[in-house]
Amino acid sequence: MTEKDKRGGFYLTTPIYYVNDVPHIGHAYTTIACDVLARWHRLAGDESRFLTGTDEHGQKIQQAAEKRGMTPIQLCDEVVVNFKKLWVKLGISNNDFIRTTEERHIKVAQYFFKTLLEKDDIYKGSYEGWYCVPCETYVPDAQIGDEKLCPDCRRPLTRMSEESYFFRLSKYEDKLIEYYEKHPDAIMPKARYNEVMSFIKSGLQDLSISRTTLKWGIPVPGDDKHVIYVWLDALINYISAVGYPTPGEMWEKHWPNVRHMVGKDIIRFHSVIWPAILLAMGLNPPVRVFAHGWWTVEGEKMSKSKGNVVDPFEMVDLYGTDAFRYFVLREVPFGNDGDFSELGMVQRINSDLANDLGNLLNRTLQMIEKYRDARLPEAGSLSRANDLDLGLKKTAHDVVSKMDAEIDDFALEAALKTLWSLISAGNKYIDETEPWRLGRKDPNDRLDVVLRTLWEVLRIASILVFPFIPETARHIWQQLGLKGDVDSARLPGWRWGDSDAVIDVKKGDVLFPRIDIAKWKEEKSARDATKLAALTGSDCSSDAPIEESSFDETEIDDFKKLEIRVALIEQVETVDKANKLYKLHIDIGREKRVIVSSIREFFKPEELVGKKILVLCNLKPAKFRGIESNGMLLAAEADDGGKEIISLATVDPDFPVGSLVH
RNA sequence: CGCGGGGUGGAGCAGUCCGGUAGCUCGUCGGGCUCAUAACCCGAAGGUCACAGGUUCGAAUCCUGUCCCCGCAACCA
Repeated sequence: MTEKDKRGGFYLTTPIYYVNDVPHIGHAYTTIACDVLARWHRLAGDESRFLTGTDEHGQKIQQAAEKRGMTPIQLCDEVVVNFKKLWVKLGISNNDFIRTTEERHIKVAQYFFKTLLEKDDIYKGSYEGWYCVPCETYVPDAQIGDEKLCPDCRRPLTRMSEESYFFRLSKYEDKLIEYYEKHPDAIMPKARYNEVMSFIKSGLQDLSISRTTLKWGIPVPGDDKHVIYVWLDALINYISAVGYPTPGEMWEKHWPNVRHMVGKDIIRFHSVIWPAILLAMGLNPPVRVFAHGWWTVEGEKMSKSKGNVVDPFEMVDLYGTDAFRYFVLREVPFGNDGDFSELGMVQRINSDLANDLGNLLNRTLQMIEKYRDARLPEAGSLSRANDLDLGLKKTAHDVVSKMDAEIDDFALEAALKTLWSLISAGNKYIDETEPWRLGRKDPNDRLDVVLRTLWEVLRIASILVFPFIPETARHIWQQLGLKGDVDSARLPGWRWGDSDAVIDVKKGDVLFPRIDIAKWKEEKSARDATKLAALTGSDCSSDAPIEESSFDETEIDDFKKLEIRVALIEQVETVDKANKLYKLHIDIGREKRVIVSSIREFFKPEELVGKKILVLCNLKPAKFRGIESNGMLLAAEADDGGKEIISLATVDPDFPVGSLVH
C-alpha cells in the first residue's frame, strides 16, 4: 500500500510540558498533531509509540510551591492532572506519560551525566555573568545596558561567578553539520533546517549544564551541590521513557525511529544540544525534529494579559473533541502559523463535517434503509460495477496512498484535503447515479451496485478519518453496521468489497448537526459578556475594568513634590532603532526641553505637534537609546479589548504654557 | 539602512524557486435534484495579482525603487 513495502517503527514525542503552565491551545495543538501521526502509523501497520509528559523541575516550580506553602512535588502532583485531564478530553492515545520527577527518569539523567563526565564530554568549570540577586537569575549579556540594571526589577546586577559543569558542545559542531547534511529531512520545515544549520555553522560554545542556585532538580551524581540544568534534564525524558540504558527490546527498537514534535521556539534545544548529547553518548540523533507554528487568536497574539488565551477545555465542551481536532489540523498547513477564530471553526464544522461528511453518511444510509430495508447489498454486486463505480473505487485507492505519503511528510492538512476529495467524490457520485430514480424502478440490480459502492467509500473513509477524528470514525463504523471496532482496523488488511457478511446498517444520530450562524452569534456574544463580567468582577456598566487599588494613602506634601506643568509640543522626531519612541521638543514656559516618550504606536507626529499636554518636569533625567529625556508626559492608559489605548492629558488650547498643575 | 514573513476577486489562501490562458475553499447569485443536516451536484458573476519603473515577444512570477501590514529583536517615563 505504500512504496516502502517494509514499514518501520515509529516513535514520536511531544515536548514535555512545564507543569506550572495552564494548558492552552498550543499544548493541545502539538499533542493532537502527534496523536494523529501516531494513530496513522498504527493504522498503517507500523510499530507506533507515542510519548508525552511533563517537565517538573526548575526554579519556577520551586517558587510557586513556596508561595503556596507546599513542597515542589506536592505542587507537581496537583497540577500534572490538568494535562492528564486534557489529554483524555482530547482523545489522545499516548502509550506513556513521563514525569521528570519519576525515579525511572532521574536514574537515566544521572546515568547520562556520569557517562559523559567519564568520557570527558562534561567538565567542571566556572560560569561567570551578571546576576540579579533578588530575582535569582543570570541576565544574558544582550539584555544588559550600560547601567547594569536588571531588566525586570531595575535593581543593580552583581558580577557573579559560580562553579558549573559544562558540556563540550563545541566539539560536536562538525559532527552535527555532517549529520544534517546527510539527513536534510531531520529538521522540518525546510526554513527551520536552514536556520539551525546557519546557527551551528556560526560556531557553538560549550554549554553550562548544572546549577548551584536552586535545589529543585536532579542532583549531579557525586556532587550534590549541583543540580542538572533543567533543559538537559527535560530532553533526556525522550529516552528514559523507553527504558534506556537497560538492555532490551524497548529502547533498541524505538530509539532508532525517534521523532520529536516541537514548537518553533524550542527547535534549537532539540536540533543542536540534544543531538550533540546523543552523539556524545554514542546514540543516534533524532530521525526528525519538526517545528510547527503558532496560533494567534482572532488575529491577535495570544497572551494572558489580553485574556484571549483559548481554553481547549472550553472549546471541546462547546463544539466537541472531534470538531476541535479537525479544525486545528485542517485550518493551517502544518508548520505554518495560523489564526484561531471561533467563527472559522463553526464554518468548518458546517461545511466540511456536517455538509460533506455527515451528510454523505446520512443520505447513503437513508437510501439503504428506504430501498433495501437497511440490508446492505452483498459484495458480489460489485462485480457488475461500471466505469463510474470503478472510478470511485480507484479514487479511494489513490486517496489512501496519497494520504500516506502526505502524512509521511507531516502534511496533516494536505492529508485531510485529500481525504475530503474522496468525500466529495462520493457526494458527486450520488448525483450522477441518481439512486432515488433507480429506487423507483423495480426490480433493479443497478441500485445494489451503487449503494454498495457508496457504503465501501464510507467504510474506507471511516478508517482514514479515524486518526484525525476517532470518535466520529467510531460512529460511522457503527452506523455502517460493521462489527468490531474501527480502532483495530488496519490499512494493509483493507480491501474494497471484501466483506461477505450479511450486514444491516444502523442509521443513528446525525454526526455533526449544522450550527445556525445567526443563533451562534447571539450565543457567542452572550458568552463573551458573561466572561467579561466574570473577568472584571462586576457588571459591564463601568468603562474600565475595576482593579484592586495598589496605592497607599498619601500626603498632600508628597504630591507637592511633583512639578507638573502645561507644555507645548513644538516638534516631534522619531528615534533610530526604536519603533516605540518619539523624541519630543517641548516648551514648558521658562525653558525648552527634550523628552522621550513611548507613544509612537499611538500617534502620528502631526497629531502631536501644537498640542498642550501635562508634563512632569522635575523627574530625574534618564537616557533612552542614547537620548536624554528631561521629564515625562502624562497620559491615561487603558485596555480596549486586548488592545492598549492611551489618551494624553491635555488642557484647553489657549491655556498658558508653563502653568503649574496641582 | 537590526532579522524575518506577507500584501492575488467580499473573506481566507495556493501559484512566485524553473516567466507563457490567474486557481482553490468559503461566501454571493442562477440552475439542477429531492436520497439527505435549507444539505448535495452544475454553472455564473466578481481580480489594474500593493504601487512605480525596468528586463523580455510575453511578468503575479525576474531586476530596481516606494508604500503598507504582521511577527521577532530592540525599546517601552
